[in-house]
Amino acid sequence: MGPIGQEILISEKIKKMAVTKAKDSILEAAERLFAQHGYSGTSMRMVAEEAGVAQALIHYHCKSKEHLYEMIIEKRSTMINQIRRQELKRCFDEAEGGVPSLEEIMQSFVRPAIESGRYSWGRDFSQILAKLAVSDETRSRELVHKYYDPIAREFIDAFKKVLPDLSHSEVYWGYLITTSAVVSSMARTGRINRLSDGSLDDGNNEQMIVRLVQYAVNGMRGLTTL
Amino acid sequence: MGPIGQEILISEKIKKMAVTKAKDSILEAAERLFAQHGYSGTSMRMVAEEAGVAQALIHYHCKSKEHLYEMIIEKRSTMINQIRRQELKRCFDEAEGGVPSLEEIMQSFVRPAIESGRYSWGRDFSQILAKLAVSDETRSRELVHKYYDPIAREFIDAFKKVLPDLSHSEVYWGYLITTSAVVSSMARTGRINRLSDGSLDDGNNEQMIVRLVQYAVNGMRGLTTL
DNA sequence: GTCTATAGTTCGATAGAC
DNA sequence: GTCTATCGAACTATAGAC
Repeated sequence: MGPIGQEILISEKIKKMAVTKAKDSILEAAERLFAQHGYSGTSMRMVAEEAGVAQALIHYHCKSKEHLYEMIIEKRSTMINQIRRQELKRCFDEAEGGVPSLEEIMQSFVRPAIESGRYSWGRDFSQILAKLAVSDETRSRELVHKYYDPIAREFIDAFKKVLPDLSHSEVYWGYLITTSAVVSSMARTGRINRLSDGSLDDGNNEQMIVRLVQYAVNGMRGLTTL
Repeated sequence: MGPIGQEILISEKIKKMAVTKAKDSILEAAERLFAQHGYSGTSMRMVAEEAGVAQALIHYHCKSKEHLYEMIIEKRSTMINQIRRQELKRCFDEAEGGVPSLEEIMQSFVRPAIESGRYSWGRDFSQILAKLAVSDETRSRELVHKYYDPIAREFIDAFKKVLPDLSHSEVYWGYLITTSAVVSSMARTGRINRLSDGSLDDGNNEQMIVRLVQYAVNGMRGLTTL
């Protein structure tokens, strides 16, 4: 293969890199902006400017504003829930036929979400998710249903197994209150920093995980009517 | 006083009623729309149409979109936090120099918020508040600081008194996780209805209060490092 | 206090050149 | 795959009649 062939191969590699780079920078820019200003508060113009591309390019790569939003939800929820799923499986595998502890399961649920805060995309997505979770518009509900109800059912089943004393109702309420606490805490609005006069920091992932797990484990156990 | 005088008095009463009615219907319409579509997703045109008034009238009564939003936050936060304050005081009064139970204090915090869901304004405002609480835009933080940090400090002080074994850090994290759970649950997105195949209902205020209080009391107690 | 009319922006989306 | 240019609609806010 001569130098011309190499030229073509290299230029195609560069071309593909550029493609990926444009689409990725759009997704990253949109993630930052949706996090800060919400869905309605973010315009395609803002995304285009932040990504450093023409407005029309967003429509080419991402079809519409709504689809761009869903692409982000799909990408990140898949990443985090896949790890949750692995960790959950590991809990049960290591129990070798027995039952893992509630704390282990809670760790599988909480840690992957909070630890994503080590990356800026994780902090951004946390705020997108927090806003999504409390919205009851039809489209928001559909996204939660599509991307979060499956993992919810898996953890609800796990909680039922390790908390056999809890009633049907108690397990569901327990799960819902737990997610509410976790997702809302993930938003990191700096309120604990302000209230504690700077002595605490909601950017401290490890502390947040420890507190959330401890609180949630005891909160769920406490739901028993016994 | 003759009939003319009476005429004037009556027409002034009607005038004042009309004034109040227009402003109130604007506030009520805005509350419904902000709840459903969020701040950015709601336009002054939508509010005008929902309230049945001209667009310009909103600016006359409420100055700007931002100020209209704050008027709602101020009105409702004052209503609910006043009741919380009374209930908290009652707990300590009834303890007669002693210390009330953690459950009593938690009831003072949770019940006024959840019970507002008996009214449609309460359900609407819950969703406004849930969105506000997870937003970290400067203006949202300012509103939370102005209307919710004072009551937060009062409850944090109360929690410190009834949970003397908890460290500084544990009390703050406990309060923050509790508010996160309560505010996010209040949003009532119908998710528990969906996940439980309709056997549970997040519109059931009494059940939500019982579960939240039970979960939060045990969650906070569980934070002790002992 | 309430209206109509509209100024001045900004929006999402697309057409068409390259 | 990326751009410029632009359409048509929707936005916040105000001016001015009544």
